[in-house]
Order: sequence, then structure tokens, then C-alpha cells
Amino acid sequence: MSQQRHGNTPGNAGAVPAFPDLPEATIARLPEYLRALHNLAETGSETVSSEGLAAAAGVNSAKLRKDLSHLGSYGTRGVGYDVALLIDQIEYILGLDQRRAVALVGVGNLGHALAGYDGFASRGFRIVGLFDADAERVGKTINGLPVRHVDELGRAVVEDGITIGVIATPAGAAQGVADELVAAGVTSILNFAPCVLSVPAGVDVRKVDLAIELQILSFHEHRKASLTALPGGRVGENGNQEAVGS
Amino acid sequence: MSQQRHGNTPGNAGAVPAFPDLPEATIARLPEYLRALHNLAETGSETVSSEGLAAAAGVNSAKLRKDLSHLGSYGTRGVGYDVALLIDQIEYILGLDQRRAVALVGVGNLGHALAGYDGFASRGFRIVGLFDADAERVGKTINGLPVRHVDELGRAVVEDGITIGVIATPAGAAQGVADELVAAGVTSILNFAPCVLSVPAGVDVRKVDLAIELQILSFHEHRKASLTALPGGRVGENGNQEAVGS
DNA sequence: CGCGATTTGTGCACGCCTTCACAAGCGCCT
DNA sequence: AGGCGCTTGTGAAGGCGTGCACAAATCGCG
Repeated sequence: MSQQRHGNTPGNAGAVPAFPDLPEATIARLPEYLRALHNLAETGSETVSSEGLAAAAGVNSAKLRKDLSHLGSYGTRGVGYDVALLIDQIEYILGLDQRRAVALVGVGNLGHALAGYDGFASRGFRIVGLFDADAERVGKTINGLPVRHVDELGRAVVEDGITIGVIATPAGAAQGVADELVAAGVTSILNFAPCVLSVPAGVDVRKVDLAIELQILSFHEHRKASLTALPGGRVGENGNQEAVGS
Repeated sequence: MSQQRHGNTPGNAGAVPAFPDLPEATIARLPEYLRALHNLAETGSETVSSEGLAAAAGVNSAKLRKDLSHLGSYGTRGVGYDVALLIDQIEYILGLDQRRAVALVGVGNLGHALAGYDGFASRGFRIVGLFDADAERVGKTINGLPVRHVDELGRAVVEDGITIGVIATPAGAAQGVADELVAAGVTSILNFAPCVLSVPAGVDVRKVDLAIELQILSFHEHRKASLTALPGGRVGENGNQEAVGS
């Protein structure tokens, strides 16, 4: 899975304001639904059934209906969901209507690619600051944005209203950067460095480790190989190779 | 969470061969333990307690013990785990002792970064083939490896013994590449393209969508903002802002 | 040799998530 | 107006994962 646990979710027993507290698993799927909905909107669809949207998002239709039911009743029985309305709803819930400002720290190999990744801008995020500790890189511009020294990070966070920090530094520098981000008031961090970050409660950290994903695949390759190349014996004893699916 | 479901896991009732079928959640954490163990080995530690390793990997110690118990008994009560032994065990389980050959398709913005990412090689993976459909890019070399046309993908998979394919193309091209990988015999795919891949049962697909992670963080930002900036009233009615933690 | 300190391995209970199955609701056609 | 087909929304059941708490096992020391 490759995600770090979320630091908080206060123990509010009954005083939830006007915000639905969705299951974490549902939240993680909303972006996928959103992408599928945008695709549908481009093809001119005005409504979509749970079955159709579920197929486009690669999930079970019952799961999709339960997920959407947590947001409220935005479907019409016998018809389906209004595509445009649902897009607005999900984007509101995800807070994407605010075009959040993002700081990217570390413009090495990976950071450089992230700085140029257009998937961010197209989904409501603006990378407004690039930072690095290497004097060699400071001053260069990527996609029209100058690379500043990491010492300026704190001031930039405040001045530019940055709410999310992305760490793409080597593992050794990540904790220090995280500390600076937190000190400057950032409460959401996306960490690409292969290390565990320690942050105070109330700060959310999500981790993406590209090598971990490969290792998980490697495990399944190993497992599959050991299943097919059985020494002698009970292969296919109970029939069906490919079950389930989805 | 950003993972696609695994296509298979046959319905083998009782005939599992000589391979432990670990819980999926455990598998996903093994790479993290492995990284922590390598760090410990470099500092000269010969043994480590579950508490110590859990802290280094950012998880609960009970969870760690349960995870490791699934692999067998490799710890000594009163002492801890033998670092070197545990590294060997986990690497064997993950199939990392085979230095798997990986094909990378799509050397655009992100693909270029992946091709140069040294985190792969250091964890037992060799990128042995780069492919792209753009004639502009074919022929160039990245890290000493030439970019070949995607038409050669099928032959290269067979000749070079490639077992894992990484897709870093635009969304529109991803399904076609996946089909070619599967046709050539690849059964594990890591997909960076923002789309759902359809593959036959028995093929594992894992998905990484960088923008999705940001959107999940955005949700939590939105939630936190709506909690602190309550219109009038019941803030702090029930005390503790920061609970749990982990 | 025995005892206490330490740490692993695990039984158990709890909570979250998924999935099925179906009632309730909506629109369309006659 | 009435009925029929289609689709949503949800109650309930089952499975999986987590974390506590403790018994079992090992080491070191007197």
C-alpha cells in the first residue's frame, strides 16, 4: 500500500460540524471516480449509472454506490447520477475548487519530473515554489519557475499561501525539510523520499515509494513462479486457475 | 490508496505448495521493514528488537511481530531478530535475489526520471529496456541505455527475460502497451498512467497516480480548515485536538 | 543451578471494509 | 392512470486487519 498512517482525526465524539467524515477508503477512491467522470463528461454523457461509472473506475458497483451515498443523495433511481453535478460535489469535498498552492522541495532526478508533470495543474494544484539545497541547481528555471534555495522555504510558505509540501529529496535530507515545512505551517506532506518522517499530530503525511511497488510485484512474480513450477504433484488438483477478477 | 486490485489469487482451497500465503497488508509492509533493516545493518547492529525495528519502520511493534511471524520464527525471545538473517529471509520471500529484469515504456517527463532513479537498482531491479513510440526519442540513450521503438517491446521481453513492465506513457497509450506486455508474457505491471488497465486474470497490476495522492491530502486540508474555522460555536467543546497518532 | 529481566509469538476481541441482496423510488410506455 | 423495468440506497453478514495482553522461551547473573 505504501501509505503512512494519518496522524490525527481528532476524537470528536459528536460535534462534527458541517463536514461529512467519510471512511478513509472512500476518500482514496474519490479521485479515481473524479477522473472517470471527467472522461465521461468529455464524451458528452450527462448521466451515468453506478454500473457504468464503476466499470470506468475499475471498482465494484456496490462499493461505488456506498461510497457516493456517504456524500449524500446525488443520484436518481431509475436514471443514474448527473455527471456534472457529481463532479462538482466530489471536487468540493476534495477541496479542489481552491487551487491549492504546492511547494516542491528537491529538484533532482525525480523532483525535476514532478515539476514538469502536467497532471498536477490539470487537477487543481499549482506548484508555486521549487526549492533545493544544491547551489548548483538554485537559480535555474523549470517550466518558467525559478529554483530557490531551501532557506527561503519558510518565508515562501507564508507569503504564497502554500498548504501542501512535496518532498523529493534524498532520504537523508527529508526529515529536516519536513521539520521546516511544519514549522512554517504546512500541515500536509507528500513524501517521495524512502524514509519514515516524524511529524507532530495534526500533520498528514502520505508516502510514495516507487521501489516498494516494484517489490510487491516481485513478490507476486515469485509466488506465481513457485506455483506453476511445482516439483511434482498437486497442481490443478482443484481446478480453476483464474477465479474472481475485478 | 492508489492501488488497483490484484487480478487473481486463485481459489486454492487447501493445495498451497511450499509458499506461505501472506496477508496482502503484510506483503506491502515487508519492503519497508527491509529498508529499515538495511539501515540498521549499515550502523553495525547485529540484532534488533521488534520495538526497535517497528520504530524504524514507522509501525506498531505488535503488528511487526505478527507480520514476521507469518514468515516463520526468525527471532529469539529475550534477544530480538538477527538483522542479517531477517534481511535474507525477506529478500527471498520478495524474490529480490533474482535481480528481476524490468522494461520501462514511455520515456517522457516521468519515464525519464524513472529511468535514472537509482532506487531501483539498489533494491535488486535492473531496467534492461527503454521503449517509446515517439520517433523523436528513439535512439537516444539514458544512463547508457538506448531508447528503442515500442514495436520491439515484445521481442525484447522474451530475449531479455523481462518479468515486470513499467508503464509511464500518456493515458491514451497505456492500454495498448499493457496488451503488448501481456501478449509477450509479462505478468506484473506497474502503471503510472492515470487510467484503469484491463488485463486477464493472473496478471498483477499496481497503479501509482501522483495526482491522487495530492487530492487525498487536499481533502484532509479541506476538512481541517472547516474544523478550525467554525462559524460560531462548538469548537473545542470536547477538548483534545490531537488524539491518537501512531 | 535457579531466578529475574527481557522479548518473541499469538489468542482474542474489536472495528473497518467489502459484498450481497433487496426494498424503495423514478421514469416511461401504453 | 397504472404498471413495468430500471437504478439507487442500504441493512446485514462475512472477512480482513489491527492492537492488546499475556504465556512461552531465552539469556545473563548471582
